Amino acid sequence: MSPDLAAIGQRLKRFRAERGLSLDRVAGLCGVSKAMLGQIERGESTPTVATLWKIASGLQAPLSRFLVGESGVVHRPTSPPRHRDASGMIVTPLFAFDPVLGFEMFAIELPQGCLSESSPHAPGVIEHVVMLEGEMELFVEGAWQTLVAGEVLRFAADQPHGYRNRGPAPAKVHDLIHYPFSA
Amino acid sequence: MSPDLAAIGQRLKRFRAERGLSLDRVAGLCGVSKAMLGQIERGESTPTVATLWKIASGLQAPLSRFLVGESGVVHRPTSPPRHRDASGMIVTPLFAFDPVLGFEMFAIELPQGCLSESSPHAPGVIEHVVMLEGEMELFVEGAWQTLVAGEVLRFAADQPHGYRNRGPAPAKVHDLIHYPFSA
DNA sequence: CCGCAATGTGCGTTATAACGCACACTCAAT
DNA sequence: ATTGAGTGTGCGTTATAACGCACATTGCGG
Repeated sequence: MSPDLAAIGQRLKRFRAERGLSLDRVAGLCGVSKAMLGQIERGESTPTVATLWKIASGLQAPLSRFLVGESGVVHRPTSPPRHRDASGMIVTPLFAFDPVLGFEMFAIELPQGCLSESSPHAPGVIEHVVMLEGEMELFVEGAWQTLVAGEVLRFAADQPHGYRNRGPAPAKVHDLIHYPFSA
Repeated sequence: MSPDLAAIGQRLKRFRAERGLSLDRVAGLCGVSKAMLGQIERGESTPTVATLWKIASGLQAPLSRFLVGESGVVHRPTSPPRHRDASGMIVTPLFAFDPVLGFEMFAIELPQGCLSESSPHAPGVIEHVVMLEGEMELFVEGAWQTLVAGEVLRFAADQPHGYRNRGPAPAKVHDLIHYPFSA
């Protein structure tokens, strides 16, 4: 979950290298001292948003260019915690929450007979469920809906909702939780 | 173009007010002193990316919530829905692109021997691959990486990348494509 | 009216982001 | 060799981000 702040320097360095710019040149373009730019690239300093903004706008690049986390690294979520809650639901994080992207993603397995009630999330939160294996019922907006493998469902999660599996086999789903820009 | 930095504080203040949180409470949630939070809200200080990250992460909110307004969320990058392309890759849309959410999601199946090269997307686009069945190799940042079922990979898609399946069985993956805000 | 707990702000201190400048260190061309 | 322009890094100083604590204010129950 830790944002790997050194990576923003690496991305800046790479960005600069790709278009053959010197630190001096970049300093002139964006109004940040070349010593500072050097320190940022080496991870010896984490910039303020003000200076990062000067850098991004001076280089005419989106901010996300330097902020995005864990690019190009294969992640193996099996070793990190497969968490099991009281209802027996097994939750495995696939992509941890990233403030830049605004969502997180889990793999969820519901054993037979499992029932999991979920209290409302923050306003505007939207869940996306992708059914992978088995069969599941989802309580949303006052009604139970049945999903089978291959089906998907998007729903507002800022209200009471729940999952249950009354089928004969364990159910596997992916759950993507999106946290909104505006409430 | 350059949104005033004072707006960061205003958005934070509004965010906090909307869910009735005190400075003290937020300080406990995200590990930033309440004095600092107060100064940021009043525009007396512009945070470093490290602290802004702590704030956003602690509040389970995307960074863009504090960095940009809700403006400029226009993106229509999807090609017309096709099911099977030249390489034999079978693409099934799961969630269509939504400007509010900023992403779309596909289920992709690669038959044995399938090779699909992808030209760079727009700057800042990020792909998230979740391996479901079989085995796949992904070309990213100049190298091929192997993924097996259960593994995930996040990478910057604004550069050349590609998929291939040299395994004995068809490969199934989910692909989530995230389109960033443009600065 | 009186605690009293909670909230936000002011203040002194520390940590560090950011600057300007000078110091190696390359390569080219003299 | 020897300049010289262009590169990145180290250093001392200044500006300010960030902290911890104490203070003033509000709101509420006794």
